[in-house]
Amino acid sequence: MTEDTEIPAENRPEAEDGRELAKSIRDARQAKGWTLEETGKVAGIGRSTLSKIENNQTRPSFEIVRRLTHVLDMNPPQLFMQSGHNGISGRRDYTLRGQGEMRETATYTHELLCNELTSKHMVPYIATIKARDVSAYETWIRHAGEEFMYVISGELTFISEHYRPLDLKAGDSLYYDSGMGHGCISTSKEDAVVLWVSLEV
Amino acid sequence: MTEDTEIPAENRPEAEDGRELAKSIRDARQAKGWTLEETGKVAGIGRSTLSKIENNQTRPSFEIVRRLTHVLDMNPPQLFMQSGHNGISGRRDYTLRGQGEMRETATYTHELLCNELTSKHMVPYIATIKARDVSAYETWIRHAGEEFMYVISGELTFISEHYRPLDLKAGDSLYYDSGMGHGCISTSKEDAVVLWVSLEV
DNA sequence: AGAATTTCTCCACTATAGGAAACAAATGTT
DNA sequence: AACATTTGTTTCCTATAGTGGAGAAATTCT
Repeated sequence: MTEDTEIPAENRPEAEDGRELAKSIRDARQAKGWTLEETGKVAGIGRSTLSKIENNQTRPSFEIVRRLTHVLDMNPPQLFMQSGHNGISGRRDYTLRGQGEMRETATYTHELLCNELTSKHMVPYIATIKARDVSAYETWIRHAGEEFMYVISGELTFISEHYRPLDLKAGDSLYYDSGMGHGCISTSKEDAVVLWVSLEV
Repeated sequence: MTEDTEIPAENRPEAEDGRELAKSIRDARQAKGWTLEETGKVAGIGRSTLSKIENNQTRPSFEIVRRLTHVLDMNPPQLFMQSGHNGISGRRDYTLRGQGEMRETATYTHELLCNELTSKHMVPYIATIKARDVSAYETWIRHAGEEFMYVISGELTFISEHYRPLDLKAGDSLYYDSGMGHGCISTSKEDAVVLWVSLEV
């Protein structure tokens, strides 16, 4: 970088005004039902100092904030979060267990994971293959791209156009070109649960 | 709690002397190859102030530290805790449980899955994050691309640059832009096992 | 309701954080 | 080697962080 770089004031990190920090601390303290006095004693700081911090009338030292986060069981990273970020992309999408978009038939369950994000390239989903059933019928499944699969539970046999069948059980994983005809057969008495991540090319 | 609680000095959070903070900041700055002057300009603080902070001759305000962590891509929670470790590379095809290429340290285990295939785009691996530990160090993990993660067992908190921390447990999944600074903290008593699938762009 | 008590805010003071500039050390150049 | 330049440290000063105590505002208790 050049030595005469000068960042416009409003884009500098100093834009943060500290109200968020103040509120977090007050909320955390009150959540514990503690008074300024008590909290101060435990953290080793004065009650007046804490009062000013919570009212955003001071710019506390890092050390003071560190003690408070410890004593109040606070989540530090949260304090560093910028409310109005710009630049770098930050997309994220998460799915709690069993909350994904479902698709199911008598023999097969398909739960899409993380499908709120529009511009993602991989498609993750969890499939449950009913005991003694197949995920492919008379024809091979075949689609341009690559797939990764991880067996969460149960046992199954992966069959494909160019290789011998592979017996997989919980903990095993497989990566293959999905343009190669393939399919799965559940081989045990229990249902097989598989995590797939598909990538189209 | 009673109002006359008095914590022995050596047990109080103030025991922290700040050397750790000083070193983290100097390390992060030097890792970027920046000078005090440059860093100060970008963060909006003076080079003398930064010098004093790095030499632990001052007790910087929280706001100053916040700006520094931001411009130096540092991982804030690290400043409140302790520990450390590293990254990945490789390929394959079909992996039986526990047969992948391993990489491990005292606090983190990393098993590459399916790494025989040369021309694959996704990189799947399983990581075990030891109880109460972190997968990220003083800086955010950040690399061009996208990542999908699925929690196999245990509990952890996913922290990232632009969002609030997410608490995840077995069965939960997450998809994110890996260009966004991120990291994980194992939050339960048991180790957390996570399946990751990474896609570079 | 008013009194007693607890909890917080405001003031006055001291210690120190943070910045500008002088200084020193290291590095590059001729 | 001497000079120039760049990077880090120290000094000095001002603004303010942090504190104890006084006062205000709630809160609780007769």
